[in-house]
Amino acid sequence: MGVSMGTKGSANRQRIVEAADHLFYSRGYNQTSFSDISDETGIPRGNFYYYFKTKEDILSAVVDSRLDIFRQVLDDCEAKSSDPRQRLLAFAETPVHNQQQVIEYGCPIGTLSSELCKEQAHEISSGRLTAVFDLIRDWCIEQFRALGFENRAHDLSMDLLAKLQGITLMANIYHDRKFLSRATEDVQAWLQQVTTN
Amino acid sequence: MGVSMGTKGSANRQRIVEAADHLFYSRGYNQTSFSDISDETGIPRGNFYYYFKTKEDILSAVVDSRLDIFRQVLDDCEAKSSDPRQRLLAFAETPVHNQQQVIEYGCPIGTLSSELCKEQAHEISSGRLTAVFDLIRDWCIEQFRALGFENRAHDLSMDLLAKLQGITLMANIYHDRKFLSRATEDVQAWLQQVTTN
DNA sequence: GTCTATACCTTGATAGAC
DNA sequence: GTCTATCAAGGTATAGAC
Repeated sequence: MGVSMGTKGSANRQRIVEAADHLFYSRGYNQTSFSDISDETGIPRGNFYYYFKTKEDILSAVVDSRLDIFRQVLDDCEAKSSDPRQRLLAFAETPVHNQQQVIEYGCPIGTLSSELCKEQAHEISSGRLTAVFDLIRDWCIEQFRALGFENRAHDLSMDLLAKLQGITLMANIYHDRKFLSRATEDVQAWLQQVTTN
Repeated sequence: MGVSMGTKGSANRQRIVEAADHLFYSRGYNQTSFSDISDETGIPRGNFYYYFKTKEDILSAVVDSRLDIFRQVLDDCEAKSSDPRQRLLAFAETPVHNQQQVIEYGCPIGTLSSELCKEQAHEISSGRLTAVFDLIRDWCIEQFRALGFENRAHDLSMDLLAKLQGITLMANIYHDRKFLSRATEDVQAWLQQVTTN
């Protein structure tokens, strides 16, 4: 790479993050080894330490990657409509939009956060643990505020996230597509109802 | 132990299961080692294999233990009232009743199931994975049926579990006691509303 | 920058003395 | 039944050649 893309832009680094992202999602962070990432990328284990100091540094890069992905998701929701209500309804569709993965592995944010919440050795800053949730929650707060819910915006956002996390978790555990669809419609009906006052 | 309590009733076996239960909850199943259980019980690592063939056998025993615990929880809810509505309202209180642990480690059933849903080597039967959820869901179905909701009993039970899982997960990740309390009241209000028709 | 070899530790599991 | 010693495998991380 003679071209200047900085250390963070290295092609190999990128491939490592992508493989780790996929593996952390499908197997969990703790159950993913350097060998797994090596197998998926073809890059030798020992080589990772040129790009990352520790496994947690890879995790941190994966979180950054997921932040980018969800920023894109939220941008798309904004692009679909100028009406905050429609934007929220569009966002609520995210789990069904990714239903294949959700049924199989759960929510990429929820399951990872839940795993990292457990008491263990890793010293990941609590800020990074909720980073993606914070991003989404703040975006939801913006939408609710634009609808005139100054005081309740925060609570409503937490409620929305809790509802989506709940149906995602149950759909995952029971591998139930129909429940995911039906329950999502209920969440959207709740959104309609709560925002029309 | 000259007294006949059977292999399953051994005092040491009991202590292993109790320690494993606590550790699987606070650290997660995969992040709990035999050494951890040994440290907590004082029983040497190699001794576990007299009571259990594999680590998964310990997991299975822990699931049995949690089944017993939740059977007791449901019995208590039944004992509190003969009105199925009141019983469901009492059950919805469970997370706040154990809020200390819920805030710190999440739901003992939800987090474990979520962890075990991930793709890995362990060959735990999918039946045991949802065993505790099945127990609770079936109990909820009974209550809704008793209230006259023959057709919707299953859906309503899934909805209730999803709501409780969602608020528990968010309360855990954000370590937010107030949210847990407020959102639980909302779930109870929903229960009241949906059962008064 | 890339790769191999390997150090060092912990894991789940076994063997065998008592 | 209880305990110690140990196994083989796999984990993260490091050193150093190219």
